[in-house]
Amino acid sequence: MPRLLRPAEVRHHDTVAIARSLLGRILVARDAAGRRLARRITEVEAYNGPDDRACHASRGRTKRTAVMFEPGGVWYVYLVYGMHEMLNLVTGPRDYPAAVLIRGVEAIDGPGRVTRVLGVNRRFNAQPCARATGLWIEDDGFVPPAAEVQATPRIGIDYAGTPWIEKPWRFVWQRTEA
DNA sequence: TACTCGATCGGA
DNA sequence: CCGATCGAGTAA
Repeated sequence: MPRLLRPAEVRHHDTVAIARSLLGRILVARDAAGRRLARRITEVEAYNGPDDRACHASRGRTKRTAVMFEPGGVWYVYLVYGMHEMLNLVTGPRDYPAAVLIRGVEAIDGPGRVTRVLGVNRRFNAQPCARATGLWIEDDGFVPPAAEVQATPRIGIDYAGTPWIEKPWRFVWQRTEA
């Protein structure tokens, strides 16, 4: 029986470590018919606190970023380019604005595709990562081998400037042939 | 109230 | 390479 990801596990300051640890965990949603959609997380990015210029909340607290100041364990879902919903898990203690962007799950690369396939949109924004919400994360004990995990700079954040643009805070898990 | 542009994607 | 598509953020 897999256990749920508990909010307390993502309420410390090390967003980068949390991002890395989400690889291999199972993102679960329910479709319109109530069926379970579950896939392991394969790609994530950390957006780490008020100093990280790639983090939306580094410009301060606004209507959109307010949710990132909440205690970790809630979803941050927003729209980019007028058409793609981005799914993030808020991390850190209250008032430490940080989150992990879920960029890929098994057989689905790209944050916009992840949300489309799983039926995620802004109605999940600020909702807890919990079964009752209809969108949650499970941990069945599986951990990707370190050799299969890569760290790279984050995608699409050229505006952030140095040093943020080069931080290796994107993590990709790719299974190697058995 | 008028801009600008984005944590992207799919099709030329 | 380019267009789609829209709302947050900022300037005014």
